[in-house]
Amino acid sequence: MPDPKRPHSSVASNFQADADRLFVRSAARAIHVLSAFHDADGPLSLTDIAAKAEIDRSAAQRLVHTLMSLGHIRRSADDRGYLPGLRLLDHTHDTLRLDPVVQVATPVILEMRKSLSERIDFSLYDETRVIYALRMQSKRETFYATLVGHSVPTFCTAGGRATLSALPVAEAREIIDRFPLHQYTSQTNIDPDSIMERLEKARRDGFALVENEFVMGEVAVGVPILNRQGRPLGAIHIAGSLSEWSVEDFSRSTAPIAQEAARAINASF
Amino acid sequence: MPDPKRPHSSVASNFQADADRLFVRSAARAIHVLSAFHDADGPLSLTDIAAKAEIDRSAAQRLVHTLMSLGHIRRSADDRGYLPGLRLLDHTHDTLRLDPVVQVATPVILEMRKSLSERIDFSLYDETRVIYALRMQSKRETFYATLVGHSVPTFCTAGGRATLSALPVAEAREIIDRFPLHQYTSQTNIDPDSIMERLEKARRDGFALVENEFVMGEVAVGVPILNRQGRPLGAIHIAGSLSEWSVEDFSRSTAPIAQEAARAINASF
DNA sequence: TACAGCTGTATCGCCAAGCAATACATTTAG
DNA sequence: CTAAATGTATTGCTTGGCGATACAGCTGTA
Repeated sequence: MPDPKRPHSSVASNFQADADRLFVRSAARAIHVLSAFHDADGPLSLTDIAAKAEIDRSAAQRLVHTLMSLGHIRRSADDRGYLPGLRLLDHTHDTLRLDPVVQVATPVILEMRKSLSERIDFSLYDETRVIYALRMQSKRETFYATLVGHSVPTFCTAGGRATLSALPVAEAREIIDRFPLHQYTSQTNIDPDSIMERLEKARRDGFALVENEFVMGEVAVGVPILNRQGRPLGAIHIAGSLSEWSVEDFSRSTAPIAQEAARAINASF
Repeated sequence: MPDPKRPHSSVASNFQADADRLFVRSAARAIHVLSAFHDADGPLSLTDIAAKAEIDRSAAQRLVHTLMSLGHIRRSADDRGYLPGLRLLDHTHDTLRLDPVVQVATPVILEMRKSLSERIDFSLYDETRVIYALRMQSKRETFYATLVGHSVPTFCTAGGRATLSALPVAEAREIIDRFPLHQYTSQTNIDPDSIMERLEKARRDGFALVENEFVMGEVAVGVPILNRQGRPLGAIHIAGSLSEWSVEDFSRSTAPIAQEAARAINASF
């Protein structure tokens, strides 16, 4: 019986189909609290967290209290608001070191560095995006180009296109249609049909080539990592500056190296 | 009234002082489930997770179910056991990008790379350990030397000693006494008094120098990052191979660069 | 081929853990 | 000086989480 005295009970019960007897709401809420920082650009107050996690201030208080006692949230240095806690980085380490693809990709990528001075990244496939797992910087990079965990859209990046090109056409199309095709630069290709053509080309070439579509002035080559069934697990990508390279020179001198590395990794899956 | 029918209720109620009315047990248990992977060396079964998180199989089932639906746990590729999920890397990204020290350290470290070809790391201070947050590889590295989130003891590493040297003596001593001083190599210094002397030297020199104590054949220089109150927030460290460098040459050519970088960062706090 | 011991999955009734509401002392913003 | 934030603390109600238990599907082994 719905109780009119409880104004919140009518409202969405924090995601998840109601009749999931195994779903632990408090656990999910704790994660939502941590995820509140996904669209933050600085410390969050309890009220901010409550709003972003879609819970009331009481719940936020309890959850933040709990997470803080576990080191997964901390107070900001100036004692205004909360920030993600350092213990979260322990999970990072687990995620990376236990990932079979990262395990075999690491030494291969490390080896690549010897023959290449451009930025080399390895990222993991997550449908509409790829997530940076290993990063090897070149000389000048930006802040975000150095952080692990950064994710970028599949539809307009070299690593993303590489993974999409390994999917059945229908599936790639579904992902492109699902994701909001934001115009990141003036040259971002946001036409689904045209993107599909680029995927077809990438499939033929064995690598994806993207210029100016996500970051202006950047050219990148991406090669997918596949399991035995041919499904994409991640991608190796190499990024260079258009002020130093012509597109042709860049792809000619980097694509074969990336492809060879990918072959070495694919052999394990 | 204690109920003898509930065998688990007598036992430690999943950490945390009982009379903490704000503590949300299910939330903490969810975190414990994720932390179960800290001492795993491969996929874990439900039973494994239950054991490591110190909960029963039912709780593990529910929590894993919940975390899996949120992408924080996934099935392993061969469908045997569970692994940390990719969504955890989103929290990594938040932790790093929202950390004020990482924000200002990143460009400085990037800049350092131009004048140095050795491995440069930036790590965050967490009392008995420092956690790698930014990593710039040199040529040959090992698997663990490339992963973000990896943590190493403060007592026997360059970054760790650097941070300890910035603490009041009593506090540094307390941390050293608290942490189990494991003999990582034949040359690891596990004598508290002797370590304290090394800290004193690091304080005078303005940098910590460690050779062969954590990884054989490695020499490293560490410099602390401090806030306005002089408390350590993290450290910059540079590691080199003893097969290429004498200890003196290494410290002479790297320490000043690290110190200058640290000064640039410290100015912001 | 049966069996023992694993997996992961599913169900259920009980009750205390988690809940929302509320109050409040401080600090910040206007 | 007020108004609206901040974080903190308490309480009584009730539903969400709990542990126990059962089971189907593998895997290896005797």
